[in-house]
Amino acid sequence: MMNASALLKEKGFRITPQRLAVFEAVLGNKTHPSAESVYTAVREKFPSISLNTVYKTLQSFQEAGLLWQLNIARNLRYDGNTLPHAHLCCLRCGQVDDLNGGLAKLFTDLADLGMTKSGFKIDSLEVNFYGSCPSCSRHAVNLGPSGPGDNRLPE
Amino acid sequence: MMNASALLKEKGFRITPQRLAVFEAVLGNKTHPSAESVYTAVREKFPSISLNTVYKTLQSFQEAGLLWQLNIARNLRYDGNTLPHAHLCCLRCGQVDDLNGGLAKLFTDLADLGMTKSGFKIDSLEVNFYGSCPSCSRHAVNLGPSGPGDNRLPE
DNA sequence: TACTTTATAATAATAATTATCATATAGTAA
DNA sequence: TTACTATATGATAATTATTATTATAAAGTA
Ligand SMILES: [Mn+2]
Ligand SMILES: [Mn+2]
Ligand SMILES: [Zn+2]
Ligand SMILES: [Zn+2]
Repeated sequence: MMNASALLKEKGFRITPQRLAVFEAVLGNKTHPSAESVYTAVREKFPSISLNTVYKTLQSFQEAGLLWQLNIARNLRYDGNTLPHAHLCCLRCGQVDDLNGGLAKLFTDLADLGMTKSGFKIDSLEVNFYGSCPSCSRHAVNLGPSGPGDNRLPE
Repeated sequence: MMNASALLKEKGFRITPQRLAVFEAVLGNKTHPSAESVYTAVREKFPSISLNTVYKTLQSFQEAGLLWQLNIARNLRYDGNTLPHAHLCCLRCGQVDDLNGGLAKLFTDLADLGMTKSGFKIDSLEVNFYGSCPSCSRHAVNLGPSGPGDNRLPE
């Protein structure tokens, strides 16, 4: 992982401990945390940070292209991996994983189709799979009735 | 379009004017309306309906597989087309269009990849493109800075 | 028609996110 | 170092979409 301070400075940010902590909390793992999760994680080291600051920091990082803001089941999650890739979102435990491998061409094909078929100018593309992760599949918890496009995450 | 009453009855619903109106409002067009839009549309003919009823009706239709609940830029939109297809979501005017043609295979490929690569059991799959529709592209309104995964819809 | 069940509407509650604004801090230059 | 100015932060309130509660109304049935 790259030097956070240098990267932030390069993007025109002032270097604050809050920003460094949030940066670390998102870029330092692959869990696609929500703002609330980042807040919880950061408070371990920096108990006085406010949730508002977490939200604003994440948003400014997003605008600077440092991270990807994901819309998963109506909540925002954050991803340090800004390369196009799809997500596997478990509706039972809430975990979000990257779907790696062989997708680059699919994304290109999708983007090409989207562009050429319609004249639509694509800024970003999100591909989310909803279902059950291997671990949750085994336990077979019942989530109740579901239909097409049911993207409910557990409480 | 099929007979609404018969279809609802088949799914075990009691036939009420509210349900027929909501059914009509969603299945009768391709605008991917939000609950609020459905509410507005339905009140033309049925002024006493409540927003709560619209929400509950849409949710029960979704659970019955009659429609697809889309997560677009953190809001729920509803789609009478339950076949897998992608969406072009304009961040300037808020319009959501289907991306038709040639996508069936892509979806199959995606689903296969998602399944076999990881053991993840897929219940549903959402593909959303965010950007500017042809009409908005021409007007070139500035939305401010944006980066990867910026899915903000206009106010 | 009378009866039972389910749906509706009014209302309140919830939860995630964003706005406001006074204070604190980072960067910078004397 | 210090003083200065712009920006960031934290406390708090506001907003917005969605869901919960519950008394009343309407649908289905016989
Ligand atoms: Mn990811
Ligand atoms: Mn559609
Ligand atoms: Zn799981
Ligand atoms: Zn548009």
